[in-house]
Amino acid sequence: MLLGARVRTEVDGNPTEVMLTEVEAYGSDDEASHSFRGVKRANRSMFMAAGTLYVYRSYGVHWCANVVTGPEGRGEAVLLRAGVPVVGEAFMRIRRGRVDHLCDGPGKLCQALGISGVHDGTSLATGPVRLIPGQASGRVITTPRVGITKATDRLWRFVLVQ
DNA sequence: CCAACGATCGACT
DNA sequence: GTCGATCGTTGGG
Repeated sequence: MLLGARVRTEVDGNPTEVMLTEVEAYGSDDEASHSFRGVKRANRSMFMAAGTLYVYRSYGVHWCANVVTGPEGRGEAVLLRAGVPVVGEAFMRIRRGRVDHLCDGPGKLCQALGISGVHDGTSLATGPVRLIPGQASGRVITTPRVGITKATDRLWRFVLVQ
């Protein structure tokens, strides 16, 4: 379970860390998934082994980060949609250029943590972006995924409340 | 080569 | 709450 886990980065020597509060799953036989039409240049790391970081550019401008969850060649990942600051909130404010709404969206979360395309394909266990297991306190609710037009019937968005 | 499409964000009413 | 900007990636000709 990724909800309640933490993502820690140290970009430009600045440690920042968030606790995950919102994620979305994307499967291999899933029309809404980037992996649905096979391996492309931009999505190749989504087909790597579980524990790999998959970073893609969204709407030409934002970065979004996923945790690869499937075995090599499968193309399954979980999109990190939102979190709350745990470490380095001051760095997040500088990177975001504002004091609020630091990581309450997939693009914002990447900007706050300093995650970009250079981190695509790196290991979440040994790379510059680390995933630290943690416990979720509170309840988890399940909803349709956001911002997609296909396979909207799949309740693969998970949100931590309270 | 060219056109269309987003797993979004921020400004605005 | 609504709406437009924005540009890399993809797929077709």
